[in-house]
Order: sequence, then C-alpha cells, then structure tokens
Amino acid sequence: MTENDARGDASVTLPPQAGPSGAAAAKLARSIPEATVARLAVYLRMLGELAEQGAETVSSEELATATGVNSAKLRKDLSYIGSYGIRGVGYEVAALHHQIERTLGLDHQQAVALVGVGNLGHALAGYSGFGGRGFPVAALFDVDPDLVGIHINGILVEHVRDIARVCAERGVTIGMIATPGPAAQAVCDQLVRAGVECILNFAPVLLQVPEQVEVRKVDLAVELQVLAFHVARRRAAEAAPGANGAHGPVPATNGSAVLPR
Amino acid sequence: MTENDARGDASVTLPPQAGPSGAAAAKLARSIPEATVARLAVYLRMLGELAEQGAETVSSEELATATGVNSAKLRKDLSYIGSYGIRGVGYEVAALHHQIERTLGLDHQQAVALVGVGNLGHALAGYSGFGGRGFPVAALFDVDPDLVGIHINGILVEHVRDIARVCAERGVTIGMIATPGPAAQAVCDQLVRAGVECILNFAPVLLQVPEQVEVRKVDLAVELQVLAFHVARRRAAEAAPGANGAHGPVPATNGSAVLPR
DNA sequence: TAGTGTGAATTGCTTCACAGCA
DNA sequence: TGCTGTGAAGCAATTCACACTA
Repeated sequence: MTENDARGDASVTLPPQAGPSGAAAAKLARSIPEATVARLAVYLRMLGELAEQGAETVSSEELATATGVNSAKLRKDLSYIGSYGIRGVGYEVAALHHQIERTLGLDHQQAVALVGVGNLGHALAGYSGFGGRGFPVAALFDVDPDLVGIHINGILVEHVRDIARVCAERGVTIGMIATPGPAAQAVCDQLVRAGVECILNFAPVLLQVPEQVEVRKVDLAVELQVLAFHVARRRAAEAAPGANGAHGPVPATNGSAVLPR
Repeated sequence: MTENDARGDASVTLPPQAGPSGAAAAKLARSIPEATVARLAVYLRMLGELAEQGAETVSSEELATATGVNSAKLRKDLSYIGSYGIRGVGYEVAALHHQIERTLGLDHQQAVALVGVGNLGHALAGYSGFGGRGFPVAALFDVDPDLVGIHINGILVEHVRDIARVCAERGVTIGMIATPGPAAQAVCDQLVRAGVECILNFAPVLLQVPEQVEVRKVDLAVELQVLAFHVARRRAAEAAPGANGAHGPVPATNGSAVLPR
C-alpha cells in the first residue's frame, strides 16, 4: 500500500540533526525514501525486542527475516542513516536502536492530542502503546456534552472549542482525528490554527491543509476492501482454473505494524 | 504507504469475473497494481457520495480532485477495469460505482470474524461502517472469561477455541486480529485452520502464514513514528535554515482513507 | 571468512502528452 | 470541442551482485 502507500512526492530531505557525531552529519543530510522511514519504525520495534532478549548483535539477514523484508533492502535502508554495521559481524543492537530512534525524532517526546472520543477514539485514548513509545496523549477533545468533563485513562476530555488554547499550553505536536467524517475538516482547521503540523486522520474524508502540514490517513474500510478484492480474485481463479490465478511468493508483509489491546 | 504501502510483489492477476459482459472480460483478465486497488476503494466511496447528491456524471478531473489524486492517475486506474467513460462527458456515476464494486468483489457480502475484543477490538466491533459497507461482523472471539458470553452490538462473544467451528458455520472469509501481540500467531493459525484466507492484523507481530493466505497489517505506532520523523525534520530545518528543509507540494494524501466513530 | 555497503540493473508506479471519439 | 484512454517518458523503489573490510 501502502499505502500506505502510494504518495506523490516520496522522499524527504533530512537536515543535519542537532547533536553529537560529526562524521555522520554529512551522511544524514540526504534524502530518505518515505518507504524506508516506515520500515525503520518496524526495525526499531524488533531491535527493542532483541535487546530485551539480551542480544548484542544481529546480522542483516536475521533482522530482515524477523521483520519480513529481504536483507538487501534492510541494508540499503540502514545505509540511508549511516554506516553502523560491522563487516563480518552484523549490527550492534543497542547502537542501531539508538540511531534509528534519533533519526525518527523519537529522542524527544511528542505530545499527542486526540479529537473525537467516540467509539474508536475511546479505544485510542486507552491504548497504552502510545505513551510507552514516546507519544503521551496530552489532551482529549469532543463536542458531546456527555463526554466533555469525563476522564479517560486519567485524561480530562475537553471541549473542541478549546483546542487552540490547550494544544498551545501543552506543546502538542501531533493531532489525531477520530471524529465522524463531517466534523473532521473543522477539527483539522482548529488543530492547524493551534500550530499542529502533523495529523493522523481516521475520518473518511480528504483533509484540506496548508502545505506545511503533514497528514496521514488510516482507513480501515479501504483495508477490508483490498482484502475483499483478494478473496474475489481467488474465488474467480478457483471457479475458472486454467486461468493463471494467484501465485508467486505472498509474504505476510504490508504497510506496517500494529496496535494490540 | 501506505503503506500502505510497500510490498514485495505489487501487482495481481485478475481472472475473468463470472457474470455478465463479454467485451470486458478480456480487459479484466489483466494485472491490476496493488496501489490501484487501494485507490479504487477511495473512488468508490466518493462515487457513493456523489450518487447521494444526485450527480449523474463526473469527469476524471472532478473525481480526482475530490479524492486527492491527479486526473491522469485516476484515468489510468480506471482503465485497468475497463473503459466505462464517455469521451467529452465523463463517467456515469452509477455505472462506474457498480463496476468498481464488482472488481473489488463487493457484490457479494463478506462475513468478518474479529478476534480480540479488548480495547481496540471493542471499538472495531462497534464500528457501524463495516456492516454498511458489505462487511458484516459475523463473529467475535476472545479468551477473557469476563468477555466471553457478553454481547457487543448484538453479537455474542465466543471463546477462541471455537473459531474453527463458528467460522465454518457462518462462512467467514475475512479475519481481523486485535489481540495483544503474543497471542496473535496462535489466533492466526486457528483462523487459517478454519479456512480464512484474508487477515487484517492489528497486532504488532509478523504473522507466519501459508502462501495462499493474504495478510494486511495496520500499525498505528508506525504511523505516529512516521509523523514524528516529519516533526523532527521540520524542527531541524527551522533550527538550521539554509539547509534545504521541507518543501515541494505536500498533498494531504497518503495510504488510504478512514473510520469515524 | 562472513557479512556490510553500494553502484548498477530491474521492476513497477506515476506523469506526460496527445490521438481519437462522443 | 472537451474529455477519455493510453503509449511513452520519467522516477522511485527494490533487487542483484560484488568489492571491501573487521
């Protein structure tokens, strides 16, 4: 996907990061493909697990297998952030974990605001994975008088009209929109006015934003429809064998990773 | 990229669909890029909205603008499913809607089973968008004794051990896994044993499946991390102007679409 | 010697630009 | 005349294959 897939301008320029390391700086000042950025996040999670298990090093082959990519792609991905491998040995788990964290900007926390605490929003607010991964939910908003004023996971639900003030106060950098479709654009405008420049959109609408604002869309209905397409294709292939149906390696690898309960 | 995004083998073969139309059959028996399949689902939703508003026809330009793609891409996408446009006029909304539905296999309902009705799973079970879009949730499963036996949205939560029997009985074709990571593989194996060949995975693990099974992964942590990367990049660009920071058109277009409350 | 880092080849997606039809 | 449908060009991402080094 894809999709997660498929975007117009796919690579981004990574300016030299403030911080240590001079040798790496020149290297970092290059373009990292968007697809690579998404995979780095996946590698990062696996490196965390490996570290917990006490592994000191991994080879590209091991890490690639564990994350469902091929090893050449993995090495190329890592080469975009610099050369931290040891030839003949592999990568030092802790060091690589740290480098990826730095590259993704996870070395400082990012406060997240969630707008819309209905069905899905409520689940997102209660998802413990965010805080643990450096994305503390700092504010919740809704318009429903039954919801405004309650606490979810210890966080007060405030009225949407206060978005600008509250986000500014708490240094929110990322907004998540989990409202019904018709409300999403207005909420988005509020977030943008509050200075938020990155938005994760769960509402089934195309958001209009100024060009400096980055939007990612998550659409579960589309995911299901893509799967439905595969079901249909398979059925047709079974009904009419002889036609070259499904085949070729079908790795269980797609857009990205996950969220448990 | 969307992923949604980045997959190994990207295009699929579409065998001739059973059903009417002989002229189209040859056309349909070709490969449709995965990226196109995902966008077709987006066009489909917009066509539904246009139909509700009473529109009879749309031009590629209008439909493209409304869905956030460029018109050449849209026309090429539609050309994969056949030639249903009228030169000088545009596309007939109802006919195109119907064709895309058929291509995606949405002309017959697909029963969905959801495993894991914790935080996220509960939200998914309550999401009204599925049933309305041809994906009725036909079964819910969990292992928690406090959950097994309750009803959510009128659907009984059953024990995971009954997956095989219940899925077979109800003709489930798509499974959604919203369990904690460690439980996901075992649940996946159960679904596969029950004959499910398409799985939407919300757990943060790489599922091992036989090659005929299609898996799509949705990982909210990865989405946030990709956004975090953009925040970091932007900050660095501001801190060090002169370096060529962000720029170029940044369309609010990514993997795919959405899910309201 | 095992395994990284990377130029070069390849594949597949996107965009262009225009011929052709209603 | 206006807009579709599509070959061809242009790009981005993946994969190959091997020089290189710890």
